[in-house]
Amino acid sequence: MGRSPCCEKEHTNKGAWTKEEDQRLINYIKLHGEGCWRSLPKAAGLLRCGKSCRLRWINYLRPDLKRGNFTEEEDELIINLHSLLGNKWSLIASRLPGRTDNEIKNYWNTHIKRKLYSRGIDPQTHRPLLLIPTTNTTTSTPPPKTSTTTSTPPPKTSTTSTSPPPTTTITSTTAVAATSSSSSDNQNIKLTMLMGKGNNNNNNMNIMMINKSNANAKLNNHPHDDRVLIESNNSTSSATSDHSNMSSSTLTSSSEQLVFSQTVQGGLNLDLSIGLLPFGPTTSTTSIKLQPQPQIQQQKQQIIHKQHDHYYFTYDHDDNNRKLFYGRIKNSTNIAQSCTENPSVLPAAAAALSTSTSIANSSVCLCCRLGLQKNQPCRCNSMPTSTLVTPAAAALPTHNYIYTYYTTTT
DNA sequence: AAGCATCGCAACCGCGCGTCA
DNA sequence: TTGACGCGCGGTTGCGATGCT
Repeated sequence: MGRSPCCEKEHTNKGAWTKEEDQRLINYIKLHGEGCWRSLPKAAGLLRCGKSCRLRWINYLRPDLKRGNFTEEEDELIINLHSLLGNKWSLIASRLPGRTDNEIKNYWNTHIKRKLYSRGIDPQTHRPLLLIPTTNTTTSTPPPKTSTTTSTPPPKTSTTSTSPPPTTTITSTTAVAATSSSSSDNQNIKLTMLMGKGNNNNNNMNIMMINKSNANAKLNNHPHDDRVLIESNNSTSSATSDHSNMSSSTLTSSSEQLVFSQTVQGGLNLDLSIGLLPFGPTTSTTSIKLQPQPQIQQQKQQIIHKQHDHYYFTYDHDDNNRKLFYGRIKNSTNIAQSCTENPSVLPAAAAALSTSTSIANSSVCLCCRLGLQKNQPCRCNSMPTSTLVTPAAAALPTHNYIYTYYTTTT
């Protein structure tokens, strides 16, 4: 049961507004002000419905509207606001003088989504693209669509060779990218994830389990990927902000899937901690028993040796106006040089990366989809060993992105 | 140069929500 | 409680601009 139409459609014009119609609307609102949209068309002598008049005024005719392209600053502001507010376009628009919600919505769908994908960031979750699409998700977020009937592939950038295609985001579940280890299958890996965002939303953690064939295919298609993805079919497996509640359910799987349970029986212990900024080193733990598939382990070992290029994204946080950069690192020891070798990298990124502290404090390696390990470089060896990531640095309020730290213990 | 495909944006549509009489 | 109304949102459409062959 819908609402009654706002006007009689047979007596209204549709489509593009003429200059005369615009002028009539402007003149009327100048005289009488906004409001009473239902009665406005008749009073103004317009053959339009009130809703159309309102949209035309708000989105196009208002004198305080700012026309023209969005600036980089506006781009980043929209991205940040969207990470805080979601698709609340009117709220976002209220923070951008002269921009309308419709304008921002269109701009988001046509430009920023693509921009974020090119950075390896999911535009819905504002997290690094971690997940492999699965076929049985019910709340998936499709990649950005254009006006054409076919879905748009991820934008082409110089870094897409390691960026997965726009991935299916599973609401209320989080992906855990567990890096492979060069040690034996039975090695205990303590995986500590510290995920920080500048808001209190989206703080769940998802575990994604993929079947073995998918894992193999993924690893084959993305040789830089050094990870095992764990998929959970239990959508309630989420962590709360107090780091305390992981689902106690046992994550079972078919013979084609990696098998996990939360029983601590040696094997792979994953310490998973979700933190909101500001956060400290306090973590809670959930141990998951992994029965690794030797075939996958062996394949990953081979993949490690094939890694040559490393991708990262980082923030320039020398000032309060953080800017996100991404780039490619070829050399594990000379970051700035490697950065400038790649013409696709923004010049400012080279400056941002010229100091190890920038990287140490805020980089996430896109090879492994993991952040820099505390006191150790990323496992892909794309960072010099001298770089450090400390919880104190991660807790800086100027950081507004995901951190993932991992350590290995024996 | 012409035809076609694609892209970007303005505008529209249907619906839900909150407010108020 | 109900309906009118304003507002906002997600999705879609139509069309001009642009790029490609």
